[in-house]
Amino acid sequence: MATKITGSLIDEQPLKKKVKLSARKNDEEIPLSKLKIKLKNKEPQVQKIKKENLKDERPLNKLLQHSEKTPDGETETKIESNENSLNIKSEGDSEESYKWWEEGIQDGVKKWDTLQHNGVLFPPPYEPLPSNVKLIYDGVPVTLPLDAEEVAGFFGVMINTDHAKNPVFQKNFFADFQKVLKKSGGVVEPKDTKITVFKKCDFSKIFEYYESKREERKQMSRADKKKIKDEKDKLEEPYKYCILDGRKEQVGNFRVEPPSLFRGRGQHPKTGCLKTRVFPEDIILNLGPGSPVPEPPSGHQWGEIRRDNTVQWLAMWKENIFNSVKYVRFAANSSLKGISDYKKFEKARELKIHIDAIRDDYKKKLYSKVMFERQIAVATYLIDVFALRAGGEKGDDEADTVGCCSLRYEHIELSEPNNVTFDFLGKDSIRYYQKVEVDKQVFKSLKLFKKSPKKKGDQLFDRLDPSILNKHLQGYMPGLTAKVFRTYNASKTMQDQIDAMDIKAEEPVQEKLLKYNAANREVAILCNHQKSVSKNHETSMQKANDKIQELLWQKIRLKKCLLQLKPDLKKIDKKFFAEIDDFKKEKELEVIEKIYERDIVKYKRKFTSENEKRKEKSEALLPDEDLKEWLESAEKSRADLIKEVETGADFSEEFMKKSGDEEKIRAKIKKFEERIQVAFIQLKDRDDNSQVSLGTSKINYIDPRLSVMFSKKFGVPIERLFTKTLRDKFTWAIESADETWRF
DNA sequence: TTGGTGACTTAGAAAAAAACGG
DNA sequence: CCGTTTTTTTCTAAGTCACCAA
Repeated sequence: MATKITGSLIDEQPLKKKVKLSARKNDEEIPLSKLKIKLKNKEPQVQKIKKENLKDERPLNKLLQHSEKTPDGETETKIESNENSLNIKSEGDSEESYKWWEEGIQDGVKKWDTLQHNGVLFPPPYEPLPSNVKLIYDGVPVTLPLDAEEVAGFFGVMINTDHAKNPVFQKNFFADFQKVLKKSGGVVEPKDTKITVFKKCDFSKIFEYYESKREERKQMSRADKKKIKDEKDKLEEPYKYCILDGRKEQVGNFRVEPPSLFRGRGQHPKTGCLKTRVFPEDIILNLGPGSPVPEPPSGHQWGEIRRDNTVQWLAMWKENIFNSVKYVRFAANSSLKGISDYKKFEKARELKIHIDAIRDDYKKKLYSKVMFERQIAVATYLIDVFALRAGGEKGDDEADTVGCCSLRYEHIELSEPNNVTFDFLGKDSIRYYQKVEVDKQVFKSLKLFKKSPKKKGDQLFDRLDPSILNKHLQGYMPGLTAKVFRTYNASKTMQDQIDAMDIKAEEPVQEKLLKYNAANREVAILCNHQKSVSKNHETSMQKANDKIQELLWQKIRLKKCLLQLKPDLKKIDKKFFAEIDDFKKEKELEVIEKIYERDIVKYKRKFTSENEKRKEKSEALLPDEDLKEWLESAEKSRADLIKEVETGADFSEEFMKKSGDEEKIRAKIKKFEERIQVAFIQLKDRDDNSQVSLGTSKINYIDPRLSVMFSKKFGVPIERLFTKTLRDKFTWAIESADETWRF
């Protein structure tokens, strides 16, 4: 039996040759990749590094030199194969048979054999302000020690932002600024100045300086910009890649975070605190066994060299504000990330098998007399139905946000018979505000959880926390946690949406795409993924709407034109011409005004920009008469149009000639109709999307194989669904799913 | 049983790049 | 071609969850 395969058998058979796409039915044999995981679980926590696993010890740059640019610009690495290496593809290894994403990675066990990289890229050192740019304190320009000046600069550069207007931000910044100032010896000049009152600080000179620098950069020529970009790329090059188990893989955030003022989300108690500069001494590098240690920046030492192959980070340091760990990790397109991603979605698919039983069970337990059980049941219900997060406990030094387990009395409002209004701040202080109907028994239970003596500020689920809840969920299915429900329900929603789609092959891709986005949007709404509306959303909507009105008007005009040509048509096809009367005179005039306004702006802009160009080349400027002439022509066409409207359809001979015969006009009308239709749908799509962020669910929740399936089923190029980065991240999905794939 | 911490995924804002339109 | 708008990528904050020690 397949289940009796022993460890030694697995060792004899290279993993890559054997794996099959795992089928999910009970009667199927367990794929080797799964067995491998079981085996790994029994292995010691940190594997002893076998001598033969010690790989190429040449410095990384030597190894990377083997990289060559192929004609299409893609980088390909040629690294000599090593017999002991499990992961290098060897000759004759057919593409299909090696599905690396099915390999097992587990916490606490070996994740790789060898790893080489060049360490991390540090941000450039602080560039002092010119001597004439100073913080002004109490009306007096002060010279600060460089360390303090840098911090003042962090604030100065952002005084026009909302952050800088936030009193908490100001307070935290100022406290840290004072600390740095004190530590670095106080104000240099005038010597005994004490900076004690935030309000007396005037950062405007610093702000202006950085603003001018920014402007300078913007004004740079194309070539200069490119030069700077190239230099930056060259600097980054060595850090972009690492070699993992003999393969060249991309590193994600190889750049150490530069010092800055912490920008917490929402009402964060620590916002504005100084995030201090990270030095090589703060950094722990993680390398493969025997891999050479990258050279630290001159005059410095690495904090520690670790060789831990049970984790997937390349470097880490502790950040000063919360003393939490920051990692340098692999990029999203790396194999390890791909494997985890694949496993995440497979775990969510596994839930499919159990979901009915789980729902039956929690519905039953909604009636439990035991408070603990009742709370578990209700929490599971909320997580399942409304896709709430687990909701761990948070500290006083964090923003007050909640998830399911940490919901408090004030976060839900109940109204008979079974309506619940959720109103709370979730992750990233994004508001979750929903009026919903819930199961009757859930409603009763929630009422019970809010019953006296509970009051504002008290926990709704006083017997729960995420670890208790998750422990309970494991009982349903191994590896089941609260977050699996979010993945499951998101992907399930997408699958259902795709199933319900009515898409015809001949439909334009654009429209298919809109339907995909609509489905995507359903998921995003379920997960409450939001974005702040862009500040010019309103105007851009207005603009798009004006555009549609204009198109509509042009269509009407053509219809009138048609009537002028053949007045008899009106009687024959009343319906076709009915909308002429619907489009009222005032509306026409409005459109004409809009066109006129637009023209005016256009001409004025053209005039000034043309003159600026001429000024630069010291040529003669355009005379004001030119502008006047242009404006007059705009005026004239407006007057003509108004006359046209006032007198009823009475088009000039010229216009009639341009319009052509009946057939031609009808064709034009049809074109306009199409354009109006498309513009209208796109407007609506954009408006619907204005507060909803589709990206997060696409990247993290919707099984990418669903998108691949959609792409193949409806003939929409995958490029239209996934950006380049996303295609790289989801190669595993693109290579494994076809048009029949189901979540 | 709690509390801390380490390692990982998920998140929206902001910056950068690409596409658009006149 | 150039300024503007839209899309994509980068950045790093903010979650989840497992594990460990007391």
